[in-house]
Amino acid sequence: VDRDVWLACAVPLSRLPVVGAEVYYFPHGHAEQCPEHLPAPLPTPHIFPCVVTAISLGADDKTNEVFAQISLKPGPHRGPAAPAPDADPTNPQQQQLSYFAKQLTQSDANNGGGFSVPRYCADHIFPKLDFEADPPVQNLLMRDPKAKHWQFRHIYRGTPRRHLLTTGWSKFVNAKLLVAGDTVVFMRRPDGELLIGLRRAPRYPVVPKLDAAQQQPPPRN
Amino acid sequence: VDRDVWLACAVPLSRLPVVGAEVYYFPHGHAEQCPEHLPAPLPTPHIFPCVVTAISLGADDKTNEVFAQISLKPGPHRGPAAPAPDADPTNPQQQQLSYFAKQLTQSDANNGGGFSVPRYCADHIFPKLDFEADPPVQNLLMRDPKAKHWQFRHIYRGTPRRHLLTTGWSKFVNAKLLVAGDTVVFMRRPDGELLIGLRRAPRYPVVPKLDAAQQQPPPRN
DNA sequence: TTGTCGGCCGATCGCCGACAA
DNA sequence: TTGTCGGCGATCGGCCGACAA
Repeated sequence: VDRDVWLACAVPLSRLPVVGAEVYYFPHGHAEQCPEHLPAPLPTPHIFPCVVTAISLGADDKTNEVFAQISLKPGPHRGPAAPAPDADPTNPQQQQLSYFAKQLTQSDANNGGGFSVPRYCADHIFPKLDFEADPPVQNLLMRDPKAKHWQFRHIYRGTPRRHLLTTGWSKFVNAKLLVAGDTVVFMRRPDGELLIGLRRAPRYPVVPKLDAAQQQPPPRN
Repeated sequence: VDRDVWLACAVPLSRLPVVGAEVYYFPHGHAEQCPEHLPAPLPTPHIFPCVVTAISLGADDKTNEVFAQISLKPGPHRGPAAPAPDADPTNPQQQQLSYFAKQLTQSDANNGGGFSVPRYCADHIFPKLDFEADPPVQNLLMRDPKAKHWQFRHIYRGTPRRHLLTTGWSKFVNAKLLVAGDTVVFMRRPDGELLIGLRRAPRYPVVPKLDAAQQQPPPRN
């Protein structure tokens, strides 16, 4: 996966260290992301100084959720004299990728198969619509991190007028198993190519399924 | 998987050797069943004398297709004096399981979600319908080799009258990924419990997918 | 006896503007 | 500006008898 695409899809707080960086391994944070990987009673002390030995960026084959595999070698740090990896301006291309992220509402994920496009995204990421047409409409072709292509109908309609993705959207939602709370990321490359990525919302620990007889009916609103 | 259920679901030509039996390993036959397991140029000679060291019967977790894992030890046979394993009458219970197998037609697999029940199967495997009712109808509950239960609506209707499985059938077809040519096996235990199994039709070698632009439109009839 | 077909009805999907937050 | 809703038309799934092989 391209580094700039990966960064756009990763949660905003994510920062990638560089190989050789001196970091602290923090088991509690690891367990929060991957509860199934670690035993429940976490060891003490709770942080371990480590050196990053390798990084590989990837995306899940089925869901396209991006992840980073960061290899660590435990060992004492050489001290604060080491260069600060975050200050390293190694990635000028990152500036070139403009993107917009939106957390899916209930309506985006469940209802009628449409997606409300925020104005900023339509104006700054998507190609301009022909507003002479009635209604203004175009088809958008986007590539996901695994190079699979998705087509969406982008229309500007309704009273008051708003941008929507209609045909093609629900297919994407179902294929990626998206739910309200997940986030989609629309990206535009300098050459105009559109990309689509996603950030999976944190999933709560899986609870064992109840028998049908024990299940509560869904709350009525 | 129970031996009798396995035998009912296996293709009629299948016979299971017993441990210790002296058999011939025939690479060409192995390649026909599992084309991906063996290298293309098959070795000569084409048969190898072996002794069966272990047998385990199983069913695929997703599709329920039954298979047998037969461990072989290459080595010369001790000669024709060894007992003929097929003559060994070790399985009186097998007589107790009555079953009926039907290869799926196009209509069974594709159309309107129904299944034409051959008369023999309705008469000898399924519970008797109440022909006083109009129409005669009942729900059948069946267990597959992985102990999952499936319910089917069994109705006797149409002109001329015939037995059909309707509601529940297409769910089964989709879940098991059945296509025309596959075979379903209905079984009745002595205690009356109904079982359902399947035999997957031989699949032809997978050809690489063509690009959309190269694909032929489906033939019109 | 049973495989295939067209009819048809109900459920679901998904596009739409209305309206309010 | 945009989230949610009800309406509603199109599509699809699937039950039906007709008919012929």
